[in-house]
Amino acid sequence: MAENNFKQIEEKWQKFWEATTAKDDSNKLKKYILVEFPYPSGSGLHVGHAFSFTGGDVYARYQRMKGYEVLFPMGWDAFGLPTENYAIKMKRKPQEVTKENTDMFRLQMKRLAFSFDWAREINTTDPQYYKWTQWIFVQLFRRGLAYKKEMPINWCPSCKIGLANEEVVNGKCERCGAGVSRRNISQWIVKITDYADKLIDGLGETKFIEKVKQSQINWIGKSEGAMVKFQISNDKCLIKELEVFTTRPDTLPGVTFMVVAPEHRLVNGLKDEKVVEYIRKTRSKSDLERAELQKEKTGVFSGLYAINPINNQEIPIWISDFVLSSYGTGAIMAVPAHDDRDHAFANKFDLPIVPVVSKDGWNFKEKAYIEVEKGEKFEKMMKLIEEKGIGKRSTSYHLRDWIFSRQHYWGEPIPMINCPKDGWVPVPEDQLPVLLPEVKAYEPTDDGQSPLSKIDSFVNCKCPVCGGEARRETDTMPNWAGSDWYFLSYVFADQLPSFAKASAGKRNIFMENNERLNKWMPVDVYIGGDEHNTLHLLYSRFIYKFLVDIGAVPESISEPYRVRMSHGIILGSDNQRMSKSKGNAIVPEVVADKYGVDVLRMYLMFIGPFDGTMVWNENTLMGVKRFLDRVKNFTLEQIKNNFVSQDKNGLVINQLIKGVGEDLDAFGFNTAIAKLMKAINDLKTVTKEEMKTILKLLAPLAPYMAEELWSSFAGASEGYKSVHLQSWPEVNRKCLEVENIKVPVAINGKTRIIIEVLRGDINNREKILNLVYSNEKLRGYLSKRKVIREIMVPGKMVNLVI
RNA sequence: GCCGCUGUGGUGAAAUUGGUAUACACGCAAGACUUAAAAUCUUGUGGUCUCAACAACCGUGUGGGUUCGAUUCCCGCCAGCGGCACCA
Repeated sequence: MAENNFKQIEEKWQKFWEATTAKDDSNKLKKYILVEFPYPSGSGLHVGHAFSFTGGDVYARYQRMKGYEVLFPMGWDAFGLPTENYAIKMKRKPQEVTKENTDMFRLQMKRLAFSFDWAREINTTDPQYYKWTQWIFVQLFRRGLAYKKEMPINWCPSCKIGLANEEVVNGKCERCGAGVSRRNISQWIVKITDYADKLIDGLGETKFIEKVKQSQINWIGKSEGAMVKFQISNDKCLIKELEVFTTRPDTLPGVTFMVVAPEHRLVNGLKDEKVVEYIRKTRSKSDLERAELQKEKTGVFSGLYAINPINNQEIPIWISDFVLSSYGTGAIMAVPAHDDRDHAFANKFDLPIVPVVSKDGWNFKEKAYIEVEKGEKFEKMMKLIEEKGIGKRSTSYHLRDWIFSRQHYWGEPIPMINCPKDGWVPVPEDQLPVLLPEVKAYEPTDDGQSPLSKIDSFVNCKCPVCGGEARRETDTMPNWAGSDWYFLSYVFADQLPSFAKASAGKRNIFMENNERLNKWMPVDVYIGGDEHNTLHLLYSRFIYKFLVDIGAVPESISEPYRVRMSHGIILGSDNQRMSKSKGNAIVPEVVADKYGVDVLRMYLMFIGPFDGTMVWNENTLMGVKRFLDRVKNFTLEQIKNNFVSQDKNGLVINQLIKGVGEDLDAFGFNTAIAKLMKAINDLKTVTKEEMKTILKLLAPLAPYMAEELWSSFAGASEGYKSVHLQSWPEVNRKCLEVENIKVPVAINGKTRIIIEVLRGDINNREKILNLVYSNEKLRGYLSKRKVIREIMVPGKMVNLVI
């Protein structure tokens, strides 16, 4: 191998290697290893992709060598704004752009030797695929989990388009930077809140790390409390009672006023000029403005009063935007003595503060007294409330229902039809998919409607129920829709074409593949970024659980992912997030051109712990390059010497097999590489079998070099068997047993000397202590002091207390 | 404010059912090879003291605690990172 011919070598083996595909009928134990599929952007594979995919690939190759039938698939999450925007700008079809991008990604991935199962490649923008994304939506609708509702959305007045929450950055439009306001638009909503408890409980069945579990639990934000009814004392008011949610019913005696959100229905019909003005102002405020003004409370007295049901006192009802219309009932009972926000409000508007409990010397004018423990008092009051019939136990969640409508072109059309007679009717399953029509312009319209609304041939249709004239829904689905079930699609990707035909439309691809789903699900390891720990993970778990509930996927597997692995991020050499505009981005292709794919892969794995935040450093990369060069030279030297070895390497080699295996099992790629480096530093000569072992251990990490070196001595010309098809080496336990065991001897816990003890003597206390006390050096320490205690951990250490 | 995480050499980092702290790599220094440089190889490299070696002492953010023994466990504090946040 000459210095710069790694490219030929890479091409040679790429051609030689057979495509790896998981066999459904294999007798081996399965392992489903999933990496989050990428959005195929126009700029190609970036370092973040290369990093996480390499980790997945090393792990997948390792598991294959260990004898598992490994499913390691790849696909494209290709719907989305960047492609749409690019298409608008360049006046091209998003379909074509997507095709180009995915072709580029696939090529780059193949070059980086990612052993993806290309026979199972999927693409969310493929009608064969999104037919089932739409099918799932229809099932949600049929079971009452999807409904249309007028909801305030983020509105960009400059782009004249509705934005998803994730498209709003710091209250500003992601595209143009204009401030985002609110606007009411009728939208499809999915009732994910119905699954809140299931989504919390299901976490118990997974092996997600605490961080992920906690963030999901926090996101769902379950709190236990009570709904309490307050009678309104003004007889002219149309509404007779005001219901509030509270987690602290025990503070009910301290309620001195109430507050409702400006959107609360109570305020309808209020005529007072100041009230009308306040409502007008706050309703037009954006979330950003509301958040910015968060320190200073604003509000207005409604003129209405309520009766505190526990002590019959009359208390005023205020209106303020610090109360959210979207949580609880949109109204609160205010306990200024024991809640910071209520306290601030009371101080600002000079409302009374009445303590329920107190602490010696507490100044209630200055600060609310928050009692963390509620336990007994809570239960006592709860009982009283229920007896008096003024309220009941209740649970509230931070999780909101999922706004499922987007007014964009490049997404899955929502398969619904609006009939003047029958209302909203789903497109029958055998007529799916609703194809995305080809249009001339993808620009959003002035009124915030999807560009699809301008295509009459798409919009006008017949009602599936009555056959009359009807209009098709023109909103498309959010980006999350396609990724909600993609992990299932890989299992039966080969079936997508045959299920695409309308004639097959009555059949359900999930149910007909239950056997295969049973074999492959759940995903054993799901590798992805922390940014998807809440939304994507929650949405896809929800959809999966829904599919279980409707009997589409086997109920024996209740959670889709067993283990979630976070991959870290790689910062530019300036310690900043890589980005093209900052000029600090590293392009994997360029690095591969310069140093070769193996160096790139190994460097990415060596740079730090797999879930860490790392900084790109070309110097460290040179260390990896040197190592691979050393491996090459070492191997060639051993071949030249005909593998004549006088050295006894049994211990080193077997420790290496054990160590590398344990590290790879735990995604400890950096330490696995360190162990390989140490072995190559320590070993002088090896036998042929030992050399083979080393190359097998190296194969998942540096597939090209391992193969090239393997082929240079290990293979016959005919019937050559790739190093990647070899079995992972077994540890020979006997070789790990050493004759002399090194035992550190410490005085008062500080190591002073190391003695060597025969294996058979590790439990022989007398003999070891003899060894210790006869040690010349130790005598010096002990000459003037008295040992009062001797502690011996067999084979581990000896500690003398003086 | 709440939740989660992290803190170890000049740098990236190892080591946690409590048992030799700093593996591996970078960088640096010295040497070999070379006319020279690059590359490569060898050796050294936590701090203090010392010409140097030996020895000694100190040392895993910080202050305590438990223990024969703590980077690891417990309590308090400090700093940083990530997420959520007027959620009643």
